Amino acid sequence: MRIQKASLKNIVIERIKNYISENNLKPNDKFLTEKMLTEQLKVSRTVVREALISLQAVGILMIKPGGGIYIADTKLGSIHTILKHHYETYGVKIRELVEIRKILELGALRLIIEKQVPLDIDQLKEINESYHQTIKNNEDTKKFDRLFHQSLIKATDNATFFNFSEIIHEYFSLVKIDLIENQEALIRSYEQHNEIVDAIRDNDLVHAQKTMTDHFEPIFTFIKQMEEES
Amino acid sequence: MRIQKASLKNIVIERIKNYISENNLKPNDKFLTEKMLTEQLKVSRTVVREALISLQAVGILMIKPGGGIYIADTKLGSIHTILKHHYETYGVKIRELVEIRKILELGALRLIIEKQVPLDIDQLKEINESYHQTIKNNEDTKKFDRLFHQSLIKATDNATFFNFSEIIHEYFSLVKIDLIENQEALIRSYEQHNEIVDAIRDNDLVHAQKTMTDHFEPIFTFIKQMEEES
DNA sequence: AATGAAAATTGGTCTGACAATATTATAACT
DNA sequence: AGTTATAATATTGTCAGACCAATTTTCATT
Repeated sequence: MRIQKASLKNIVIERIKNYISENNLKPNDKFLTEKMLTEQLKVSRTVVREALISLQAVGILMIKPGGGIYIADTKLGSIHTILKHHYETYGVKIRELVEIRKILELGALRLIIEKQVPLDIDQLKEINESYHQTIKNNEDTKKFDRLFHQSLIKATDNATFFNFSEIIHEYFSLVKIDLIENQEALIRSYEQHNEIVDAIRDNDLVHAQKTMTDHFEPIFTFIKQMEEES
Repeated sequence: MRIQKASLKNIVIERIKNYISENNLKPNDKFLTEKMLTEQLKVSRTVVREALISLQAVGILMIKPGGGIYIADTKLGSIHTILKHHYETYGVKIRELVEIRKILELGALRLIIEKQVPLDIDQLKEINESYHQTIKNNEDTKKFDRLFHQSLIKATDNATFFNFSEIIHEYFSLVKIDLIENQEALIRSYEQHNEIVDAIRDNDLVHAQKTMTDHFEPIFTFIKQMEEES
């Protein structure tokens, strides 16, 4: 592997990143204009623009045509582009993503119980009741199902873990999967949610993880079936 | 939120991504040249270049000065750029990263044992012996420690899991942490590695996970100490 | 056939101009 | 004075052409 000689553009990128760091600029802060940068860095507008565009692409800056340049408030926004491309290029196996999700959710349960984080049991129950409603009304159930699992992860009091999980979830949602979900299976899913919440309330990690494992079982069965067919 | 009118640059970006998809281009494949793109898309070189630079920034293309443009060989590596910036801007708590690492490694052990993946026990032992050597010789121990944990994750037969774990690991390595590592503690670490390998060989998940938990304990103690001081 | 110099190709940087969009200043009106 | 419509200005987007730097290709020489 050859060491890439630093192009002017890359130097400017580094200087801009440092500038942001040193001046402690925060999301939505106004940044310098192209003109100011060309003058201060003494490079052509071309180079400045290319550096700015790179930084916009990775979600560090936000360029408003005619209105200036701002620090982006990226909540993983640009990561989506990368995941999508990665998925389309390498074709990730669903099984791999489900395995990861299971690991994360089992881990979340352990964190919640071991750390004894303050947890709003009622809120979880409430979300699950909404889930129950959509099931009974034959509406789209995904929203509340996801909200329930999101809330569990969020309860771990670990923002990085939450962000990371969201990335995985985002990735997972790229994969089209037609899991047959009859009413019966959904009701069972609802009951498992409740069982998990109860286990958390009782500080019963083993039970919580066992139920979560059961909760994941149908999708693994489905995947195994799919893999056998192909 | 206003819907951003598509700039020429963004249109070109979309068309290039589609082109890659449709022609099923794979990493390291040669892509079109700037000249070809300007002619075929009938836009200025400026626009083409800015689009290409955006796609390079997110790890979709790789531009070789003088040598052409290629499909990038990205293993989610460009996510690292984003996380790094995120870390430098918002600051991440070490505790959060260590918690995630623990979750991932406990999860890896479960995957390995539950799936009964073919596993080269001897190789793991060998790596750990090299680790032992560096400890005894007072050399830098990090390399083989990391290699050991990497090998565990790799053994799960889940490439996506491995890629994401690597991202966390890289993220973690950004954080400077001065864990006091005396010879005694390192030897204990070495022994735990061996114990984990033996537990895997014996399909003893509980023991493996218990040992791994112990393995993480010193760093949690250290972090707690640090948090109390500040 | 192997080598090495010359030519052509390709991406990097510069300059200057005009267009499209957003912001600011000004003028007109109530 | 305050509001609103309009004009002026500032800022980013796109274009064209030129030259530089790195790489690849061509081809004459050995």
